[in-house]
Amino acid sequence: MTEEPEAAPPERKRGSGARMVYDSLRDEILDLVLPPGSAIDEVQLAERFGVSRTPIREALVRLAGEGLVNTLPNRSTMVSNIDYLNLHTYFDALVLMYRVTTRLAAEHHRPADLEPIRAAQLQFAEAVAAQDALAMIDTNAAFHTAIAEAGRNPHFLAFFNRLLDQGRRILRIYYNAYEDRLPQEFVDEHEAMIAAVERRDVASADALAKAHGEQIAHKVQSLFLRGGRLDMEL
Amino acid sequence: MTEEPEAAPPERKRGSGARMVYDSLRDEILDLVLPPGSAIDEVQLAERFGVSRTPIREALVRLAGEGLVNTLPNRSTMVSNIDYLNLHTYFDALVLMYRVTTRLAAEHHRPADLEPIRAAQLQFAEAVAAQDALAMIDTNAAFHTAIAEAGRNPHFLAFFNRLLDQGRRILRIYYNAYEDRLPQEFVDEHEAMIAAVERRDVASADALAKAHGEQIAHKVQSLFLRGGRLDMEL
DNA sequence: CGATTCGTACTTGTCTACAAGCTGTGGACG
DNA sequence: CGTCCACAGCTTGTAGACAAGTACGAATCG
Repeated sequence: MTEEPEAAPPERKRGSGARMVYDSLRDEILDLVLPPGSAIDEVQLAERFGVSRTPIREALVRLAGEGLVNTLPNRSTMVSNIDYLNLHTYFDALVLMYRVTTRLAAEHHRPADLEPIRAAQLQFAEAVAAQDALAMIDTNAAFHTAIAEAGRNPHFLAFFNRLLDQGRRILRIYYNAYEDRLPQEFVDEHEAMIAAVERRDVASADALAKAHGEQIAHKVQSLFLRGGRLDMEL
Repeated sequence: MTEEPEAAPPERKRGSGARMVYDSLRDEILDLVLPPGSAIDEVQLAERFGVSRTPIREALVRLAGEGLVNTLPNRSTMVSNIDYLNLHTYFDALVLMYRVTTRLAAEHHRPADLEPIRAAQLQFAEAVAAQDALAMIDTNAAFHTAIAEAGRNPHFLAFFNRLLDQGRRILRIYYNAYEDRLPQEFVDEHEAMIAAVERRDVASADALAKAHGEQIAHKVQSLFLRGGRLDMEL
């Protein structure tokens, strides 16, 4: 009774172990289930996932390559901290990628590309209507990814997706710390961006994306800056 | 006599194995010693580096994360091919990062930042004077990296460095295939960029970086496009 | 009583062994 | 003669074991 003989029949196929561990860990980090700065123990994870340490290490190496964990040599690896002091550099990059991907979508999209964009926008609107912050974060990222894919530049797409992933952590903290109401205006801005892309209005798409991104950046930054100032006053 | 007892005394320290393999493989890929599309055999590499397959695999996972190798599940991993058909997307990204990093350097640099920039520019000028294409590729990348560091945005810096790495492969092919003379004008353009950064002239820095990047892009693309057209005519 | 040094336990980095999956060849059958 | 299937060899993915390096605590010395 102390151990189940076949508690979880290893129905996972060869080659899926490392990927499964990677996906799970990545989600847990981005969803703050594993908080920034927390230590990661390979043996513990190996037991939890029912695999040996080898796939665990492979997943950790990949996560380290994406900057989601930091590995200290011969010492434990930790979930990466969020650099609140340099948040502005993050938003600089994010806004630029908002602009570039939306511009390129307006230039290069094909009519069929609009379908996934509209589908993502629909889900985003539902999340906002339901005041579901977590779903809003995900569907917003999906919406912009769909636009970036219509822009057809894989380099921008990869970089953008990395930024959006990191933003997932920041936005979770934002909505956890400060129960902001989800603004309906984001939905309208998205609609305007779709319209600009559809009529291939590059200048308008750029301007809308810039305003959209800067608005988000301003909201988040003002909160964290306030928090930072509070910390300084203690 | 069949085997040396201590052919290579393993003087490598614990934790250096994977890093050494990674650095070596990365250099060999970027220097085209391992040509694009060539298969990578883990056992063979393990013998070559005198380590087991584990550090080899770790290095390969990291390289795959950077897109330098492609791993087919349960099958061999290969050195990534260069996507000649979408080169324009690469140069779009590169030119944008030229512009952004130079802009930010003009805005945010501190006087001490100019020293490494000037040092890199000196080495670049020497490489051009010596008509050493390989050194020119490296020193050009170092020059722009120094500028990007003065811009103080780690996200742009990381993305830019990735692009410059990939460009190393493309430029090697360019100069191998087509013995172009190294243009002195690149040196002058660099000098102009340094001057614009130093006097914090953002608009001028942006324009110079844009022209500089587009000139390189045009040269390389015209060659590859010509090559592509030739292939079509066969 | 405090600081330093030694020892012990734990964690990671690497190695070796084994099993699953793919590739290619050979033979049999239509 | 062409096509399909089975087997063999090889490569990768995973497991488990071992060694090195680190951190923490205890004991000893000043």
